[in-house]
Formats: sequence, C-alpha cells, structure tokens
Amino acid sequence: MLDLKFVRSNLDSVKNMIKNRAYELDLQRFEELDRERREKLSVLEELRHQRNQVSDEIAAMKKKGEKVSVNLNEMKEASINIKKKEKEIAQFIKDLNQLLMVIPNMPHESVPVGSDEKDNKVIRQWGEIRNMDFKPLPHSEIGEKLNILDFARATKIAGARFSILQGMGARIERALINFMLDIHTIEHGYTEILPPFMVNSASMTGTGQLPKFKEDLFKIEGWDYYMIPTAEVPVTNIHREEILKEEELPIRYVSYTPCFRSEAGSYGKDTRGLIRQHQFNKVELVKFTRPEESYEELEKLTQNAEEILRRLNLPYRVVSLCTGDIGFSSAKTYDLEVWLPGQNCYREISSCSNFNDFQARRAGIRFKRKKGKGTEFVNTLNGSGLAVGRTLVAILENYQQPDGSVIIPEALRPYVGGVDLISA
RNA sequence: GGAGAGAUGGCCGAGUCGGCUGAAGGCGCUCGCCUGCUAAGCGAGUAUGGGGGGAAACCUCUAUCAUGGGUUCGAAUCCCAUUCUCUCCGCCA
Repeated sequence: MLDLKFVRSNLDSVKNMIKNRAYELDLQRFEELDRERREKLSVLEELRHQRNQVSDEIAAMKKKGEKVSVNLNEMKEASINIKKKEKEIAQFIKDLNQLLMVIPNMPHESVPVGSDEKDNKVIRQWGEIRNMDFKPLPHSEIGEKLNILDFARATKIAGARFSILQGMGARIERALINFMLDIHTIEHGYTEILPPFMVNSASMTGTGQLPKFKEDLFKIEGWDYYMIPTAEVPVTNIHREEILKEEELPIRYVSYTPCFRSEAGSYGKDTRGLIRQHQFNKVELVKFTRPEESYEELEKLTQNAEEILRRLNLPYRVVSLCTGDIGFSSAKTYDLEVWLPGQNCYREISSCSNFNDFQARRAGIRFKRKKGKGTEFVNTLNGSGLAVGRTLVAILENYQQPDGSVIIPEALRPYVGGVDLISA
C-alpha cells in the first residue's frame, strides 16, 4: 500500500501511474474521503479535548475533596455524541484504507512504459540454444514415455492441473530442490526457512494477495487459513509488525515450499503438462533491505536466480517487465525466461521483484537507523530461485535425445546418485 | 477436549480502592562529559499513528497498555466476547 500522504500530495503522478499500468481505478473518491475524514476528525478531536479537560477538572476537585460542580448529565450527552462521531469516522477510515489497499505500487523510473508483455524489454540473454536435428517433444510426452510423469492418474486422484512424479521424475524434482537450496545457502549466503504452508488472512493482506486477489487462493473451509501461493507470503510475514535493527539488514532468506494456486481465469491455458499446476514446488528468495540498497539487491537477487540456470546450462533471457505487465505490488520486476524446445519459446521460470516499502507498509515491517530518530519501512524483495517444476520441464526438453532418453545435467548428478541418463 | 494462569514501550518488568501514568524501575540504544587505551563512572535523551501550526529544528492537540465491544464525566486498571501464549490432565503424528 502506498503512503496516504504520498497519494494525497502526488495525486497526479498516482493517476498517471494507474494509467501506465493499464489499470482501472477512480481516485475521485479518494480525494473526497480523505478531505471529509480530515474535516470530521478535527471536529471530533476538539470535542475529545473538551471532554478530557472537564474530566481532569473533576479529578482535581475530587482530589481536593471539593464538591463536583459540573453537570454530569451534560457530560454524558457530550460523551455519547463523541462516540457517535467516532463511529462515523471509523467508517471513513475503513473506506479510505480499502481504497488505499487497491492502489498498485509506483513503478521505478527504469521500468519501461507499456501496455502488455509485448512492451517488456529483454535485458540480456545467456546460453546457446541447442541445435536439434530431430523434432523436439514437449516435456509431457517425454515424461510419459519415460514413465516418470503421470497426468491421467493425477487427474483421477485430485483433478485437472495436478501431476504425479515417479521414479527418476520424483528424484530429479527432489534433487533440484536440494541443489538450489545448497547454492543459495552455501554460496549466496541466504538463511534457509521452512515455513507453514498455510497462513492466516493477516499474512495474505501483508504481502498483498488480499483483499484484491482472493479468487487466486485456496482457502480452508471453516478456518481463517489459506494455502500459500508462494513462499513469499509466510517468509515475508516472518517480520510482520516488527522493528528491525539497521545492522541486521539486509536479511536474506531462501525457502522451499509447495505453492497452491487456483489459476482462476486461466482456463484453457497450458492445460497439458507441468507448466501451470494447482500445486507446484518452488524455491523462493526473500530479502529485507534498507531503501537505498534495494535496487542493488534486486540485481544481486536476480543474478542469484540466474546462477541456477547457468549451472544447469539452460539457455535463458532476462526481461524487464513493463508498466502494464508488472505485478500489483511490485515497483520493478525482472522475469527469467528459460528456453523450451518443446514449445519453441521462452517461458517464465522466475520472477524477481522489488516492492520498495509497499509490502512493508502493509505488513508493518520497519527498521531503526543507528543514527537518526524514528523508524522507517524496510524494502522487501523476492524472486523464485527457481520454480522447480518448470526447471524439470526445461531439463527434459533441453536435454532430450533422439531416442527419447534424457541426459541429466552434470551439476545435478551428485544429487541423483551419479545417474547421468534417464531412458525407458 | 477438560482445569487454571497470562497478554503493558526495542527488550525485561511495575501499575495500589478507576482520575496529570504515554505509562515507575531496569536493560539496551543515542548524544555529551570524564578517565592517556579498554572497562567502569556521570549527565541528558530515547514509542507509534493521525490532525493543526512552522521554511525548519520544533510546538500543539488527539489516539494507542493483545483485538473488538460495554460500564463511567473519566479505564492499562471494572465487565463481556474473540485471538494468542503458558502450566496441568486427556488424546495424538
């Protein structure tokens, strides 16, 4: 959420931002609500002031043992009046907050302006696309032929958009998780977190999934619990309503979790294979930084995610999302897109974002400077490092052989007991 | 699931019969002094949101002692509900 005062005093740039994001929101109501709230508030505070003064007088009289020469009936009425006004204002504040909650973040000045993914900017490319003198198969076919992926039975036991990994499929998935966690903890200095996979609504609100994106979430019936759509939610909320010390920053966490998404609104998209599932595994990087270092940390975080693809020798490119394609809470996002021969295109495998203080303000994550008064909001960042299922997809498709077998990337072999080839 | 105890500032912790208690005391932290270094010592300061004023340092009002309601002229203090934590019993991966 943006700062109320910032919105108030930068209304034009906020409106412009909403336009650039190709977003629909009328700020007319904001201006009205904000103005009325302030007017009513000062009336209320004056009334409270009067009441407090009289109460103090009563206290003083009683202390001195004097008779109380105040009309208590009048005071009672005044008090009732105050309560009435308090309720009115509470409603205004609630409305104003609700509106503030659905205003997206201000994109960084370096973010390309554009309406949709066509206007995203390719920043760099890495790796060489393998020249295949045969027709590359999509991963779903490769996997089914090798008997390591089973979609039909997954549909039976759960439904569409679920999958079963078996044998080497399951083993590679597990190996990838360990591989990624090892690199990020040992080499990149992140602290490993294994959080709850369900969280309460306060956490979902803190990171911005609620109230706006409720329909994307799975909720536990009868409980205030939601299945996490990404580790970002529990991990960022670790420090919700906390005041951190400046010297603790930056904090770097890495967390493996399954992720659960309803994929409402994507019917018919990526129906085959592992690309779009209700449940998938992901290793997530999360950072808490000081404001002045967050963009530098975004670059580092992105490179940390890229490192996984390089070790696995998977060709990819880095894309800076434009204003129309960037996420609601994000100020700047790099997508990592891996080459998939089976689809003959690049597909997102990681999304690395700087949220500035947008999440921190919602979640109340602050820090205190060593020098200087008061507290400031930290900046939060996160990025996939990487989406595990899609990494498996990329390996199957990029390392497939004409005979249907799949070579295991060298870097991964120590994690699968030295096996170097999957064949039927 | 049954019985009980509790939730106060960055942390620990006090709040008596409701009335200058935004909140004692301690720790931590910041600034200054002192000591030829370190440690110790001395002095001052040190919550957050919101409204108004000021160019600013800052001043002022208001709210906040888990959350929400209630009683009262007035509540951290009394009542009710909720949430969470802890102890004991039961159950259990």
